[in-house]
Order: sequence, then structure tokens, then C-alpha cells
Amino acid sequence: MSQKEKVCQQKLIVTRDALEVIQGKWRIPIVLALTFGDKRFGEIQRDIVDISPKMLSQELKSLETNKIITRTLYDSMPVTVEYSLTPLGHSMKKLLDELLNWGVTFRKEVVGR
Amino acid sequence: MSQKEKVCQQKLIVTRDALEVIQGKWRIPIVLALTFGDKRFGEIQRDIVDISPKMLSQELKSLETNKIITRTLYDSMPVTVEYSLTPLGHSMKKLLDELLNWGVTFRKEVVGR
DNA sequence: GGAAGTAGTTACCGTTGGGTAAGTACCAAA
DNA sequence: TTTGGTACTTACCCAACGGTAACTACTTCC
Repeated sequence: MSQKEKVCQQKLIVTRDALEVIQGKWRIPIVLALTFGDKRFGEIQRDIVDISPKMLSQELKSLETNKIITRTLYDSMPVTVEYSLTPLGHSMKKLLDELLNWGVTFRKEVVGR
Repeated sequence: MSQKEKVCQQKLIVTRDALEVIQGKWRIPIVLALTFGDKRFGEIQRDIVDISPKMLSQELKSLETNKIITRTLYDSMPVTVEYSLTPLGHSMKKLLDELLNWGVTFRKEVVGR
């Protein structure tokens, strides 16, 4: 196997690992919403209007187990829960920026505006 | 709605549009493989060892309709087909780099190398 | 007491993403 | 004529992703 092919193989492995974690319709949008500051369940739901509470709950859990966000319960009245990005979550910002950037490019090229 | 919330909304819209195009297990890996040069069907299959011909064919078509790759048929003996990135496809390189970068970070943090 | 807001959970169901296996069609070399 | 290489397509099936709707539990406000 050539050097080039080896590099290709390694990049593919790492990229596919990363993809597994951020796959799906909702995980990236949730992380993006949290880059604007810590938010409560209801706030995220209001940002991402068409996500159901079931999916939001499910995806928040998945992001928590992958150490991308943390869940903090405040014993206030009424009980509130805040979600925030971990350092690992914050480390996704450049990735999110590039995704947004490319989204703009794609929009111009294909969608036509 | 505050200025911040408006920005959040707009970013969410564009990002979700972009996500739709690159979603799934295989599209990003295929594009990544093609950043190493134009390739034939069989070559991509050898790079991404566990992709089935069905999925490869299906995802190549999807990438073609979204103008990310082009399909060129060479009337040689035997007939060969080459897939290559369009300018829009090439514009994904920074995104792929960041995904790889983050993949490395994630690996260190969670998988534990 | 009833409504409304907090943060979810549960049950049910349908679509689609993806896997397996086999088949197609063409050509070349042995 | 059989094998092998090119590039797929087709049929079948299952699990996971995601949607809808209803329900829970607690508290405060009216």
C-alpha cells in the first residue's frame, strides 16, 4: 500500500469515528444552539422549532454520554435544568463554522440563493 | 426576538440545509476518498472496505445530483468510469479537515486514544 | 380548584437507511 | 468456453431513526 493510501485509510477511520458521534438530524443543531450560551430544555425546543420533546431528550442524553454537553439541575422553584457545552463541545465550534460556511456556498451554488 | 436569537435562527437554517446533503454514513467518507484524487468505482470500494456496491452506487448518485461530484465515462476497453470532485466538492475540504481535527480531539478525550 | 409553566417519559407506528445476496452486461485473456 | 475484471442493479429484509400524541409530576399563579 502506498503512503498516500495509508494516509487516506487513517483519515477515513478517524473521520468515520467522528461522524458516528454527530450523526443524525438533531445533534449538530443542538450543539449549535448551545454555542449561543447555556440553555434550558424549553429554550432549545423554542430555538429548534420542529424538534419533538422525545427527540430532544434522547439526543441530549446521547450528547451527554459522549461528553459534549453537561446537564445541570438547579433546585429552584420550579426546578430548572441547564445544558451547556463541555470543553469538548466548545472544540466543535470551528467544525460548526465550516459547516455553516459550506452551507452558504452550497446554497449559492445549488439551491440558487 | 433579540439580535442574538435571530443570528441563531439563521445559522440553524443554513446548517440544517447543509446537513441534509451530507447526512448518512457514507457521503462524507466518499468525498474524503475523492480528495486524494479522481477514482473509479472499484477503487472507492477498496478504500472504504465495508461499503456495499448498492450503497456506493446510491450515494454516488446523490452526490452527483447535489453537484458535489461528477461522473465521467471513458469509452476504453473495458469501459471505465471516473468520479471526481466538482468545485463545490473541493470546497468541502476545509470542512473535512475540521471534521478530522475534531475526530482526533474526540478520540483523545473520550475514546482514550 | 383549574390553568399554565417547568422538564420530561411512554407507547405506538411508519419510513428510510443500510445490509446481504444474487444477478446483469460487457469485454479480454487463457 | 470458462474465468476474471469492469460497473453496477435488483430483490429482500431488518433495525434504527424519527414523528405523533398522550401522559406524568411538581409548582405557582389566578
